[in-house]
Amino acid sequence: MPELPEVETTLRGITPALLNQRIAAITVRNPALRIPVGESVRKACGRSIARLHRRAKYLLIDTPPADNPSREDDGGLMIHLGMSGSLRICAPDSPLRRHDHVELSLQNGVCLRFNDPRRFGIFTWWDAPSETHPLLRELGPEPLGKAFNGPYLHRRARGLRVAVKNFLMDSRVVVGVGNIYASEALHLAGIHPVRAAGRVSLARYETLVAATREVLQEAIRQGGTTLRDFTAPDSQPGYFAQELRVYERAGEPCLRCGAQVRKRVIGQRSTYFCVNCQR
DNA sequence: AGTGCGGCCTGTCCGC
DNA sequence: TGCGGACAGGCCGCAC
Repeated sequence: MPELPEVETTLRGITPALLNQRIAAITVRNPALRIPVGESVRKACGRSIARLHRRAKYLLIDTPPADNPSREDDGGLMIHLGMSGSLRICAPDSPLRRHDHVELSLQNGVCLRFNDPRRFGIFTWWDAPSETHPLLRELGPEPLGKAFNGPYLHRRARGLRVAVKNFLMDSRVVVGVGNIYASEALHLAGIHPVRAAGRVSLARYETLVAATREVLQEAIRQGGTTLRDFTAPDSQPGYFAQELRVYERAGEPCLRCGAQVRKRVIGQRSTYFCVNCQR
């Protein structure tokens, strides 16, 4: 399901309800996730939530120990929504849903539930600062940060023959760009998704960086993209699907030139593009 | 080292 | 109405 805008929407949705609240209990109803939910998540019990933030598509809930609240990163919960995960804020007595895996009960009575039908998500505890976690250590820059720029992409792409779309979706290169937004950004930038990453000029990488930022920021503004089942923590859908230029629009006219949008599988993922506008 | 692919899961939809 | 197969927004780990 979720790419960066959906994770960001989720973060913004849960933050007001969780910030500075004490965690009273954690209930694991089904530990079967990409990483099995272990007993260690209980370490968060009794601690207060000092900060909620995001790195790539990981949601990080910092719960510093009560005896030393200034050490914000000393332990916290790490959540990844995988393909089908979602978080929702609800009352403790609200009915459980199929595939509710973990539940966080706060002292103020609010409840956070993690639901994930396909179980590709993660809900885990990490003792050390989150950036030292093996899954976060090797990640590339944030797409909305300064380190993601034309010269950087151009340099990283040197000599690579992989399709530029796969390159853009490689989390060691840049994080947060998934299958929807890769197609969208490449269309906006006028770059053919199959073009070898090493054969894209610096100028066009500058354009691609701007396009990626624009697409992601607009999607965040619209509350993410709801194609099938994404909802924010308040159960509201995202509205960016209305703005999609090529994704899932095979056969329909390109909004720029009117040619038919094509669909093609690249790296086992459906890819949408306009052969006329993208070279 | 870069590249491509299988696999993890369930739910939904489509064609027969 | 049932059934098999394809497909779905992520990402790791492995073989070449």
